[in-house]
Amino acid sequence: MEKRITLKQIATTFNVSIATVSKALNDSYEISSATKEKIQHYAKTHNYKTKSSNYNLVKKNTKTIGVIIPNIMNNFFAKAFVGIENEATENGYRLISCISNESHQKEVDLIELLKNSTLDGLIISLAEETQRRKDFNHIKNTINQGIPIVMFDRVENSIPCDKVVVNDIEGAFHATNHLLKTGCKRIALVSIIDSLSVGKLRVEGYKKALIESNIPVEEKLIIRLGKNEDFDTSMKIVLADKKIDGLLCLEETSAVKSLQIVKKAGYKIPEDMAIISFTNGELPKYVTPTITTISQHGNHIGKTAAETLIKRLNNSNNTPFSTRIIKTSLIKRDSTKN
Amino acid sequence: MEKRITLKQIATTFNVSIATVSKALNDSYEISSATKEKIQHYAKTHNYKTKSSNYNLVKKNTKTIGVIIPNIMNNFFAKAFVGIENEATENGYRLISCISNESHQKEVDLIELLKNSTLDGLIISLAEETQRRKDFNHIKNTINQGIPIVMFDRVENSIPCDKVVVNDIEGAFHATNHLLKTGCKRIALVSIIDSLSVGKLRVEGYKKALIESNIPVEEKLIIRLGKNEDFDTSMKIVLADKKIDGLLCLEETSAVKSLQIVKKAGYKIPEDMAIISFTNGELPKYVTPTITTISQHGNHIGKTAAETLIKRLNNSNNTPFSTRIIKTSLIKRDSTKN
DNA sequence: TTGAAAGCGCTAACAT
DNA sequence: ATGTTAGCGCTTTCAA
Repeated sequence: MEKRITLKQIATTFNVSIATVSKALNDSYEISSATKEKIQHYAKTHNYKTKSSNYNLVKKNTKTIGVIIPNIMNNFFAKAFVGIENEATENGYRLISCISNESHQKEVDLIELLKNSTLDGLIISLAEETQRRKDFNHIKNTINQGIPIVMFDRVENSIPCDKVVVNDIEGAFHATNHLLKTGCKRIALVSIIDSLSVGKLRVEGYKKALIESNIPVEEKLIIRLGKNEDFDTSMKIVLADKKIDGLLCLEETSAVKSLQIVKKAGYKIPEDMAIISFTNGELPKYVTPTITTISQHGNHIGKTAAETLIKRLNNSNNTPFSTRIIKTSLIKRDSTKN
Repeated sequence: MEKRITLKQIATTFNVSIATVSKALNDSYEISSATKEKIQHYAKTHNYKTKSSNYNLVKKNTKTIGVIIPNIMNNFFAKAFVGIENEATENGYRLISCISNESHQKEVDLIELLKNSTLDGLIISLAEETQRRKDFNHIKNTINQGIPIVMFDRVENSIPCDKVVVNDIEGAFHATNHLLKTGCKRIALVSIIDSLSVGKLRVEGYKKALIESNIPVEEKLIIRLGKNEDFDTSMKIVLADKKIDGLLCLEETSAVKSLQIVKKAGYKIPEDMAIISFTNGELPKYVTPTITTISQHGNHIGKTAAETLIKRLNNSNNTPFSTRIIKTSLIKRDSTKN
């Protein structure tokens, strides 16, 4: 088992031309089956592998998809990544995966790096900072350079490309309605992701549900916290309003933290305080009490994103851009009443 | 912002040869600074990027590292991945990352795929199935083909390559001792990873601690569970032994599950039953009570693995293979006595 | 200081 | 059925 062998070496071995070997290995009709057989057999036993990087030169597609994800420690993105990975591998695509770590600059650099290697397409969920700064030049440039992009979850609508999202408005709407239906009178919303598109949409859904039930929206019940604010203190201030009996948390970290604070404050859950959270990860399943969550089906989103990209790569025809919307579902657990 | 431009196009623009452009962009001493300047400026404004895939052809290194991880939903591997990602990006390396999903076949396929693209080196943690079947031909072949490999966490000692591991024996040893010191008399071990190298080592550490304290090792207290066995039932059978007052869980999933079962059975934690678990992820921090864990410093392991590989890639000299051992630390929480 | 030309490994159009 | 050749984008020797 030595260094990789080349067409040239095989050609020399059999005293034929490189072209013959190339054709033989590609099972061309032009080559006699005798020749094909011996060459293919030789190639196999000598573990010949075509160097896919050369594909770029002559053919155009590299069977490589770039993936940029904001944060792999986030359960939703981890699931989405697994979905992308499965779908890509199944279709013979290789992934170059990177983590933007929520940083705009890193995202810009990564895209440069990725374009530098040659990829057929890109799957991305935007960094928090990118959505906050609304600076999408790196994305637009990439599209202008003819690299198809699929954005998922954290998307920017003004950019012309395929998108896969969850119906965040509807998810929050349903969750809020569920709280109302099960007896909550005064529901607060906890968001540490208000800079994100999905954060804003979820707030919309919350408001929509209240309005439809003729409950006035009170801005002070919408708790928007930045990274640097003290979560515990802020929550305690909010909970001074003893009438609050429901909490809609926009992701799981703030949900489990809120749960702890609420428990410590002596509330009974779900009787005194009901909680629903976005992100159906592991945490909500194992805390006490278990938390009712809105599942965004990360795996399925990832799969769909990869599917969409691969479809576009295969039909090089210019089908119009699509936005696939994945339905959320409510996973009922012990933090809400029946 | 159009399609990527080539050396050829720049050459045509300035009526010089491709070679001149190439040299100018590489800051060659052969080119006049005037020429260099205008070409470099033009390249910059037109966003010229060298196609790294061509690097393979002429130069040998591609600045690409392959990463194969068994399961990204596992907190430890997610952390390790982040560590690898940071270190690689910092050093200008690109990652091609794949998930073996604990499958031997997938691991074999991925390695093929990776070798097919051209990479400088590979970082891998072995799939469960690979360790169970002890089939390492794909790894050995890769090494024989001259691709440096760094294995981390789940390593195979018989393979000659760099390795980064945690001191699993010592980690389990310390944890067991901590349980003993805080009053536990009869400690059971819960492993759902007995097919893994790390699982076996942790059992060793547990036994070592017992022996040093003159406590007989009882095999029936070592609970080895496969994927298909019913965890709850098995645990309940074990807990029929009412004298058990300590639990050493070899990873966090079984720890939180055990915790729930123990709580339901009416034990007081940590008074009636103390628990320590490997894997310092999010779960142990948020369950009730919080679980004392052994941190394997995933991030640092990943960083070290990448560091080790990059160092080897840079010094093409054949330094002997190293095994870096990262120390574990005990994070004390509420599931153990003081 | 610049350029011509070979070549990296491969494919594809065009001979033979 | 097989070979010749050009060329993908780039680097690198060698020549001018």
